[in-house]
Amino acid sequence: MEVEAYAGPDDAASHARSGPTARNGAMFGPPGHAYVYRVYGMHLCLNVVAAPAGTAAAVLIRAVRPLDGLAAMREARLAAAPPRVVTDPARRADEAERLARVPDARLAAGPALVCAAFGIGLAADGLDLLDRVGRVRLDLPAHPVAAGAIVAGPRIGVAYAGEPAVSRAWRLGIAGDPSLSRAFPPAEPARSARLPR
DNA sequence: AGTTGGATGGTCT
DNA sequence: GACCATCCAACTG
Repeated sequence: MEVEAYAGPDDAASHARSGPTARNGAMFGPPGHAYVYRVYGMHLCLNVVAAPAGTAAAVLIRAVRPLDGLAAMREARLAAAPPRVVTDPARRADEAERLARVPDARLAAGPALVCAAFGIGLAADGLDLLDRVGRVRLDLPAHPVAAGAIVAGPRIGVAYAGEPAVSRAWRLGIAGDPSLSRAFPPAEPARSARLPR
């Protein structure tokens, strides 16, 4: 599991930085609802709105460790491939073969892969994730994650936002999780450890 | 192990 | 018209 926090107008890396628009509207809606957006013209990302309606904050779901429904996830990944791949039988077969080699733990190891593996589309934008009978929903974990098992680091892909947004350690993950989108940078070494001998 | 470039199109300046 | 909260294959070393 891996997430990133995005705030409101005071966070230059946040989609909410310039106020509400057609795209980010859900971010200004009620908490616990989904904010789904398209990036790079082809991928989708899922957020959980995390601030009262009228204000903006959200948590980007960057990676998930698959526990069940692995076959359904592989099917959803294939269905989420670009149209020309899904349509063309040869390319589709190639993609299915490639997906068969993807380890279970890597099926949702990235923000766009989360949407692909769970079959989440733009239709999910604004949905109430706390609705117990919703098609996409959040549940409480079977075992809570110990605070000591959580690692933090800078957010990915927000260099354009400049400081202080770039350096905020608002990317959180479970240490040692095989499903992280990528490794966390090593913790800053203690000052004494960097002194010359 | 790390870097580079292509795919691809909505969104905002 | 430039810019992306990305992913993957193809390179370099």
